[in-house]
Amino acid sequence: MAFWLMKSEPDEFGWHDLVARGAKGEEWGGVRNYQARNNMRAMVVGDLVFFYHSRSELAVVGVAEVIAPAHPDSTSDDPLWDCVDIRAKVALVRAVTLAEIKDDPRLSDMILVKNPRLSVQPVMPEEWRVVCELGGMAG
DNA sequence: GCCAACGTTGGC
DNA sequence: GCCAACGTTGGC
Repeated sequence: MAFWLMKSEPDEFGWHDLVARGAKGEEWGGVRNYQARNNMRAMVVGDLVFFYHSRSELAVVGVAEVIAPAHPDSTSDDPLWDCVDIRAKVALVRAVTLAEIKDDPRLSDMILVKNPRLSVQPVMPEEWRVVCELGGMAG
């Protein structure tokens, strides 16, 4: 099983929106970036995803789960774009802010820090563990 | 709201 | 195939 991080602007589609979708989850359509798409193509059902709020909140707020492997993005006619479906799994006990992540030397290699513009990115197992720990989770 | 950084596009 | 110009993203 692999770990990932996906971003969303909470004003557009936030954690509570994903929670509201329940077990049916949400098709993560609309991504038009090759790296992000390739990351989604590499996902398998059961992979875990940090859900990150960008721009207005800047924090990892919850853990989501991949519930459907990459398939054609229904928001595009172009076969170039695929996406996965995810559902909310559990909210972090406390949100882990970008500032905290930047402050923690164990997380200095996170793509979130190095390339903040990539909207779907892999997370190393050790990084996953540390962020869970900061978020009050067993990990 | 600003602007730096990044990815994409298109002219050459 | 290079690179300047452009649009978008996202931290501040």
